Amino acid sequence: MNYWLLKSEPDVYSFDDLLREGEGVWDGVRNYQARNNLRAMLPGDLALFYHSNIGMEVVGLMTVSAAAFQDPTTDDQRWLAVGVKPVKKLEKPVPLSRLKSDPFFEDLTLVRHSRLSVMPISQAHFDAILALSQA
DNA sequence: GCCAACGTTGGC
DNA sequence: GCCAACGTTGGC
Repeated sequence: MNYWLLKSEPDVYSFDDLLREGEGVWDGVRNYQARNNLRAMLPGDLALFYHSNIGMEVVGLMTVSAAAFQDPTTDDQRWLAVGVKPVKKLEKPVPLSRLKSDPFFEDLTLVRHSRLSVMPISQAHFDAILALSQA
């Protein structure tokens, strides 16, 4: 079981959109590193949903429902998508500022490489963010 | 709105 | 293969 953090601009696709749909396709990724991370995802893996630009906070938890397949938004064979299902909205969103102010998260890819849209996250960081969301 | 960080492109 | 130019992302 691996843990991930996926970013989306909420005015393009928000966690509420995913809740409404019940299942979503995480597509449109056009970055090799992010693509490689998509390829490593397996059904059952858990992923945090982060709102970039607007909100700038971790807002939800989802599960990978389908392993990587050809990105349906392009014919270009280089790009992949995965299926995701919402698990729950976090009781309290966890802001990026909270993570940045805590040395425990200094190695978090979200903090270190803010532009990567699909990233792995350690179980320790994953658990800690969920704990913060319930505080 | 600005700008730093970063990835991609294309000329050489 | 290098690197300058350029475009995009995303935090501030």
